Amino acid sequence: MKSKNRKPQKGNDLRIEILAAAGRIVLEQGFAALSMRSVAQVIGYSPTTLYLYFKNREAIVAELGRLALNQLAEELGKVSSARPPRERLQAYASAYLRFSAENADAYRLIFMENADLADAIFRSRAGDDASDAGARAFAFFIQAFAELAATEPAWAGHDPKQNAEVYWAALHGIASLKITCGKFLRTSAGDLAGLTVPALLHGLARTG
Amino acid sequence: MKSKNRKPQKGNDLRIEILAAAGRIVLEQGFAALSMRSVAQVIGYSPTTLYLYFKNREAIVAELGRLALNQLAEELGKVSSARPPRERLQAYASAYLRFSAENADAYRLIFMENADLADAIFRSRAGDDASDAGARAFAFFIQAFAELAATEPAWAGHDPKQNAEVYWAALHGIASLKITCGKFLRTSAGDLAGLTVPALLHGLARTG
DNA sequence: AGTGTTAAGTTAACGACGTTAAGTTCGCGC
DNA sequence: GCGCGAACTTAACGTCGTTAACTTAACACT
Repeated sequence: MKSKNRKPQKGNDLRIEILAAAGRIVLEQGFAALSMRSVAQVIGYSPTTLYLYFKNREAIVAELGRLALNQLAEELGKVSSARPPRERLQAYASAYLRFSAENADAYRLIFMENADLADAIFRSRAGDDASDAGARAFAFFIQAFAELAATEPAWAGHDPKQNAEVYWAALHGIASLKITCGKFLRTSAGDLAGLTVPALLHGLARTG
Repeated sequence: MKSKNRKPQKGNDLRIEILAAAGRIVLEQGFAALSMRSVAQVIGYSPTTLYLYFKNREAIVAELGRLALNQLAEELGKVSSARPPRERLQAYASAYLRFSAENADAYRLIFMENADLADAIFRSRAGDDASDAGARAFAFFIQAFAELAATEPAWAGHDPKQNAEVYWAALHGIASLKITCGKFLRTSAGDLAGLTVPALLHGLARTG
């Protein structure tokens, strides 16, 4: 039997099944193909069933964004914090750009859609233990600049948080421009980062 | 009489009227409100009339993008090319970020939507005299870096086009991050540019 | 055993969207 | 006066997100 009678199963895994199906659709067919109806069809339920587990479409999208943001934070976390801060910021850049290239749809979703969605993604979910992935990811950058300020005299007076924002904006520029306007960039993301990051680190130190 | 009988007028200005209405809708109510039906209602025609002047919705959006890109190129052109290149690159940054902040919807449309749209926008329209605004705008950056390479020994071996891409990516990072994640940035766009641009100019020269 | 109650999903529908096909009306050349 | 083509409309199709109302199954309690 195909067991089409798997009716009552809330609290179990239907919510996760929805997210998995949504993620697979985005991965395989892009964001335009992600509709309530398409997800419902994949998991074999009625479209309205999704509303029992998510408030609306945007809630699903936001949850997908949170998962992806967690993944980004995890990737950044793999960089050994024992390495010297300069080297670490280079490694963060590589990891960041690799993530944005391999998960372009997810990256776009998190950082390039409307501000409300970014808000919903960054705002951690209620009972989530792996919450606040945005702050967690950004903290890596801040920490590196803080170490720089603590150990190198040229960085003494600097605000690590501000430097981290400058650094993040530069990385995001490369990542997002490659996604939307990659056709018009002769230089690869890796080369752009290889030019930008050392230049920033050198130039910011001097600026005082 | 209200003159509801202004029927035949193709070739005249209905195309422009459509673009004007579309632009006003985007400006006043954002991009989500821009639909064939809403534009049609504003200009007092049937929705299907729009298809006599534009292939589809995306063609209207692309044309809006081209107009905005022209405006950006014009803003950059206002910066006096007599000023020394360093100073000019600072001025370009200010103009670029001012444009992106004041025309956030348009900026998003040009540089932050899907690659196909960016393609359609950058690809100049057939008989348009003010075409290729993208290349025109980017040429300002290249020119400044070329002058830098020609006059300052530290910049001698550099590829102006590559430097321009690095510079553009950095600016775009600040502009786009402010639009989508502005809430999470403590530093203003102006301050970010004030830190990034000098640091880049100083750091890139050293890198050789 | 019978009877509520509630959880889990469904069907049907609404209004909005982009878009197409078929029709209409107008003005001009002959 | 007639045809013709340009300019525009009406009607419709299929899609979308979302809501309201309905069904069905499982369990608690007397």
